[in-house]
Amino acid sequence: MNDKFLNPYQPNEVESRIYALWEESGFFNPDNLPLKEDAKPFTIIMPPANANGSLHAGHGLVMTIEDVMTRFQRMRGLKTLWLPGLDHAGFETQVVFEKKLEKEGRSRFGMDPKDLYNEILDFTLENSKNIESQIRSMGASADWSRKMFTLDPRIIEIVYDTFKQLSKDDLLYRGARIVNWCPKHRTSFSDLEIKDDERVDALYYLKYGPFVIATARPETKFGDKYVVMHPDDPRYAEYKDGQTLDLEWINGPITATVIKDAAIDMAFGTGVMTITPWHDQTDFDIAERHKLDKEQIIGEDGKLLPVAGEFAGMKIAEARPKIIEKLQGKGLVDKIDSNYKHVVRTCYKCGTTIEPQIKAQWFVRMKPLAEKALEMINAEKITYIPEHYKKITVHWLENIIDWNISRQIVWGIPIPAKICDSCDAGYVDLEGTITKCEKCGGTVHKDTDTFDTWFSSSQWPYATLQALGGKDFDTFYPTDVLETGGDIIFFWVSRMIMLGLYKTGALPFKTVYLHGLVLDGKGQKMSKSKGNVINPLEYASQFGTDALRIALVIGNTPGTSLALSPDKVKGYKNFANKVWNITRFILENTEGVDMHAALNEEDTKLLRDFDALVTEVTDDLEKFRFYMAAEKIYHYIWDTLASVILEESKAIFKEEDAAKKVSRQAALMQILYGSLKLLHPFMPFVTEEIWQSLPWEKDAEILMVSKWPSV
RNA sequence: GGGCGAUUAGCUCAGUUGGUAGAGCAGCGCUUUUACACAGCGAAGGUCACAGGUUCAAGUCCUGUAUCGCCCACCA
Repeated sequence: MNDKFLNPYQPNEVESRIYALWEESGFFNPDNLPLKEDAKPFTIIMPPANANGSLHAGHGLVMTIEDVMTRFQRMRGLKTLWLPGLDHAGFETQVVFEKKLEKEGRSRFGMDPKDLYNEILDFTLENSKNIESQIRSMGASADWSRKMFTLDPRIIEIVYDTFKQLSKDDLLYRGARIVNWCPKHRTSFSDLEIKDDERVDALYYLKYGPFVIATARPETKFGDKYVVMHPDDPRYAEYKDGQTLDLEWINGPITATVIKDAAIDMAFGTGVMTITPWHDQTDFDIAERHKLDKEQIIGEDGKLLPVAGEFAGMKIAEARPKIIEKLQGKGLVDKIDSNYKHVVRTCYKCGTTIEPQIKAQWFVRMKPLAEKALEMINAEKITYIPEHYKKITVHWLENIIDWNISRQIVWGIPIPAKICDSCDAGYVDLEGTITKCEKCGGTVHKDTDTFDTWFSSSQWPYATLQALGGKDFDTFYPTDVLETGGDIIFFWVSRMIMLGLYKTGALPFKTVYLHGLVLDGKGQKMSKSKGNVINPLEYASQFGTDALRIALVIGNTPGTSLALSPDKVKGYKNFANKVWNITRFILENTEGVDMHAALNEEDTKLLRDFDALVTEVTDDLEKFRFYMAAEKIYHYIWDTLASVILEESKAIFKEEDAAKKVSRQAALMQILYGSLKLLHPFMPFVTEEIWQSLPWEKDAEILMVSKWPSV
């Protein structure tokens, strides 16, 4: 027996050596697997990890679950590809980089965009080594030879092609619409990237001619020249649509026009409001309906424009009290309700209040895409685990709105389009051949915006496989499982379905498996401010990667969150050691024995029990019940193999009955042999290390590519 | 306002088509018996949120209530 079994299992000593063994074997790459020509493929595309980030607990879960599926299917003889990817993570990375610039006393505003891009690229590529090695350390059996980066020129080419095709199919338009603008980051966001923040502010009741209007935002009111009320409001029946009134306003006399619109809530405030179409969605809609003028009041930097007169150049927070002061001086403040509860939309990254602005942006018409997706989902062509995500998705798809894919950041894929200098019309221009505006004949410039990161990542399953060339797309697409966090069901999963269908005619994956959040040991959400963020790699180095992996799987049902405590991981460290010592006992007691020796009735029954376990575990794994599969193996090994079979065996080995002894020895060998296989997807390191030390006849040199037990 | 989920042992959670409650961890008692003290053995611990209903039988199905959480939409 190998002397190393005399000591407890030491994961730190084993893991990097074993990972190198796997990697050198080449078997992460499906092309190297010893398979028949017609072997069925199994494909998982790894959600591209932020190239700039560090492995967090959520990644730990992704890497574990996807690796469990990958290892299981590989052992079953499928042509198994787990394709790893790194994400440039557009806005996310740029924010990190901006903080770095800030520390250096620099700012991205004023930098040459090309220089900035290149600096961020270097920064990202440098940092990407970190996340990649962390993914490896989790034991991920991904095919690194096929690793893809979201800014790979081959990917960009495919993304451009989609952009062009959308334009051709009339699914793309450029429109001046209200966008969610963050004055700090100076970019727009999709509605999904906005956080609601409940606040208590003052609601100001201002005298506007004969009316009193209520507003929480007096600073937007400079240009308000339309006063709107509900057509059926009896209080204002005397005022007619289109009627004009002269009145005194913040910076002097103005002429206001009465507008009647049913969007007004008669019960709110006084039932009258003035509108600011440039900075509010509802107001914008009213202005569009009645073809009203729109005027910008607040600049992209969040400061008031010259229309504000003496307040021009001030930030909102600074201007608001001064404006109220002035209005009070003019006797235009009716009353102030200082206890007004409302929801303010903020930037999910910096918390800055979103300042809606009208900007010309590229939009994708989502309805036609969503309809196709709904057809497929309703026809059960795609399986959601857990099932209720299907409902959530259907609901979202049925109420979908157009998708703004323009972002005013440099770190991303540049939008291949020309914009008219005079009328702001846009033209898709992949070849760079457009030199003047078709509408007005004006000169054009290259669009300086980039794509929303999700626009490219929503094409990831087919884009990666197409970009790799050769037979990869034909072999591995559609993929089998898409596994990710439930929090990006709209951002990513649903859009992948729509774009995948659009571009390839096929669903990009057959099953969507959504895991929940990983919480701390007390079941609380991890956050930097609470200081309860778990670094999974610390647990891995303390208790072993295998222990961390199985701790992430057991007790983790899809879609529900998982509390991860050090005690739990520690418990599975003990389990790894248990397996280690079971091996020691069996090796000590079976030297020179043929594991295929004939079994007596009693031992045959032991093997039949084991077969029953194989059947159940295989079934659970096929049905994505990883937590059950892992728990069953755990209990079998500890409570049956160790506590019952091994204990009985001690007595048998002391007896004189040689035949009985040999039968039991062979049975133990077979059970251990099979148990290592069953446990391998969950705890790959310790099982492989043991496999490598077994002096027996094996069906493969490397456990990772040995055959999954069959009954 | 709309939607979705959760509520089971001190903690974290299982419980797959309804058949008199399970695990891990923590805690308690005992045992250093030659695979393992990263262990073994033993005991303890729950009116399965609450109220109704269906059923021979309900943690499991139905209705309602409460509490917690998440998502979407939104009124100046």
